[in-house]
Amino acid sequence: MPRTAKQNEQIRAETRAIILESAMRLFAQKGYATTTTRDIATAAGLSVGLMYHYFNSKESLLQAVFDYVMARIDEAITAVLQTNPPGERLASLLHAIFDLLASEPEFWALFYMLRTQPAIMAVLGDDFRQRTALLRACFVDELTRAGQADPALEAYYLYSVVEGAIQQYLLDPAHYPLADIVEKMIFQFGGKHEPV
Amino acid sequence: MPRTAKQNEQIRAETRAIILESAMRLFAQKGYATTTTRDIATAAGLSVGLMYHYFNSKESLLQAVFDYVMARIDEAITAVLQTNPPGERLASLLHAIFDLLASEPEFWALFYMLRTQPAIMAVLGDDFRQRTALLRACFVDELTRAGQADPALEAYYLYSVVEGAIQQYLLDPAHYPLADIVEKMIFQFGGKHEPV
Amino acid sequence: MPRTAKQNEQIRAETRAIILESAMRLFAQKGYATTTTRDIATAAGLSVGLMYHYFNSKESLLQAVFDYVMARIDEAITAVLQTNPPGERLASLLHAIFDLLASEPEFWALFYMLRTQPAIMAVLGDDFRQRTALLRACFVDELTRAGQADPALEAYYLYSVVEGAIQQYLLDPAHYPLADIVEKMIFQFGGKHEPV
Amino acid sequence: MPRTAKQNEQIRAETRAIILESAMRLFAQKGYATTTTRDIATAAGLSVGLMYHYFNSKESLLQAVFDYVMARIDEAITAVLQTNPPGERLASLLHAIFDLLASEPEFWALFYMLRTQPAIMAVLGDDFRQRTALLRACFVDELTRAGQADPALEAYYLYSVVEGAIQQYLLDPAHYPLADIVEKMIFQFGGKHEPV
DNA sequence: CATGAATGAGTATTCATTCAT
DNA sequence: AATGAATGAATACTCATTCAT
Repeated sequence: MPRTAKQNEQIRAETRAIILESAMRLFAQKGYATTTTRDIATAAGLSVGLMYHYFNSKESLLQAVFDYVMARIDEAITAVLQTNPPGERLASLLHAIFDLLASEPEFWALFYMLRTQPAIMAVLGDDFRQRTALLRACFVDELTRAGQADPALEAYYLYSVVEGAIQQYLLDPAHYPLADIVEKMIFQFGGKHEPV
Repeated sequence: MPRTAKQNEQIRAETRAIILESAMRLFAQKGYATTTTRDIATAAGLSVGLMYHYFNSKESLLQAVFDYVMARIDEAITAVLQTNPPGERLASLLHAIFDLLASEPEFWALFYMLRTQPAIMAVLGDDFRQRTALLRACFVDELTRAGQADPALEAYYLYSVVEGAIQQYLLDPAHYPLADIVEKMIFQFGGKHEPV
Repeated sequence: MPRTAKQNEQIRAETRAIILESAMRLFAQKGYATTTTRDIATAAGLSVGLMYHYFNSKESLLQAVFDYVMARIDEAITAVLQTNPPGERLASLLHAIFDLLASEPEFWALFYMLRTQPAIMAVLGDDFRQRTALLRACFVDELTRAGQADPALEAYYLYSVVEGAIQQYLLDPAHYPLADIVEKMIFQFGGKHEPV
Repeated sequence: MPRTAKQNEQIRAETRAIILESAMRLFAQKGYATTTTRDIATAAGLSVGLMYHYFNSKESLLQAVFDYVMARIDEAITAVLQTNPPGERLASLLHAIFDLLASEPEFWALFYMLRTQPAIMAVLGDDFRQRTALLRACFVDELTRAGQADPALEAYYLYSVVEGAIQQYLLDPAHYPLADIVEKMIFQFGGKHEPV
């Protein structure tokens, strides 16, 4: 009995997800260059050939992983945007970002790993700049509503703190005082809404 | 008649420097994994064999490049420490860091490229953490003298801003308002001298 | 539809045998160091990559060739032990050894080629000593039953003649009077059973 | 003050000897293929360039080492021939051979190492066969005088025992009963003096 | 005579990708 | 859809040999 179209669809989606997850995990753990396609197939529990049915090159797998990671991050941000009214989103945004960092550091590790690789940035550079601009735009909006004098500059500054904090945390998760830093960030940029 | 020991020394030092410079440039431009040893030799204008006369593996070349980059950064920092008395170093330190960023972005590009590669961090991780700790200790010292309530935390925060700013600048040097950000940093952390 | 496990097994066994045979032939003809992995792949009629699918290094291929050669020799000896009762095996053993020498000199050429290479003996030395001891033990047994006064010493002596004869034959197969030498050996050590 | 021609000659001869000795030692220890020219120069305590003043290729060095080893063996044999009258040389010859084996096993190790290497035999094969023939001729002569029925065959046989004994000894010097084997050889082939 | 810097062809090995089944 | 055998170009590294000094 052949599978129905729907079952096939289901299987495809699941297999695809397994491959992506494995690739993501491995890229984050060992780096893109040092991870072989065979590693990924093995980790995903299927044959090399089959993997190529789903992704027709290592590079397209990288693209997909990138999209996957980005979607995960977007999801966290979008959730905040949908549940908080403009003007009251800053703290939640930051918490969303850093909660994801604490719970799934791979996402951000991968994000920065990709972003600092020239070979990869040649392919994904514009995507990265676009994403960054988007999140910063949210910051600008919030900071404007908060009545900051130069919200564009403040947004750049805030974004820098965020990035720096993420990287510092990834470098040494055991010692970096992440929670305190996040509190300080919120106090500095969204301070008036939640007076201590 | 063979060359004198001094002549040999001279040749060795020069050739070594050329190789190092080429490797650094290429690693920063194309990434470690995508740069071949042949690329480096060609860029340095000499044979593969000779390169191995100076560095006995690609990895040891990486180490040397790392040391080279670090020495360059250290140099900039040490100069500040030597010309400014404790308590008045913060602004100069930050200027030194960001001047180097503006004049020789490769140094920092390489720094972060290496730091986000798991395969590389496996080798250089401890070095990185140590370096970071050192610079942060300078910050702590300055912030203590500036009378900050929680200098350790502030130092972590400042360090994060610095790192974030560097990376943002590298991502999009044309648009990132580096000078303004640095001013803001100095104002925020070295602010006692210029009270609001 | 993928091949069945059995089909794969079949393919693997055949390809493995072809590689082994080619490697053995080439090692015997040109020596281990002077035979390149490419030579072997070419001789076997397949790609370098595939060869590494079967043997993960030149050294492991060497090991396999060694085992292959040894198995061939063991086989000849075991056949004798199984078809002849203790006490009447000496002549047959010697004939088995020297028949193999005459029909497939590569086996013994390889055997001695490996045994005289320090680099190789570092890896296979113990195996060699063990094998030698085993065959000599057979000799001791036979010589004991033949009533020799000092069978251990005689076995050493006999073993030396055997080895020397093999090497002399390999040095100059056209002139070495192999058959006569073997007869003489048998006469000297197993003489009483087959009086001339 | 330039050196005199004689002094130069002296230096040349000494340096040459040092190189040869080092090469011989290394070839015997590590094998020809695995010994680099640099290894030899280093062991001899001089520069690569200088070594090439004395021997213009690795292969010619091999030839020289071969000649050196052979000369050493010849020397031992010639000494016997000169001090013993025909007909009484067998025991002394054998003792000379095996004394050299015990005192300087490298000579024989090298001898057999070279002889079993196809790549090397392609160059030195004829030399080897010639040498062998020469020593065997001595045996034939002695055996003839000793009244052996088939001295040619006996010589082949004896030569085989000798070779086999050398190799067995080299394989496991700690256990091989060399002295007893030699005694047995002499008894078997030089037996006329001690009639059975 | 003496040095060691310099060359570059050659070697083992890896790995993304294809394809017959 | 699924397998893993098969390919071969690419890569790090070695080493005999040359040569300017």
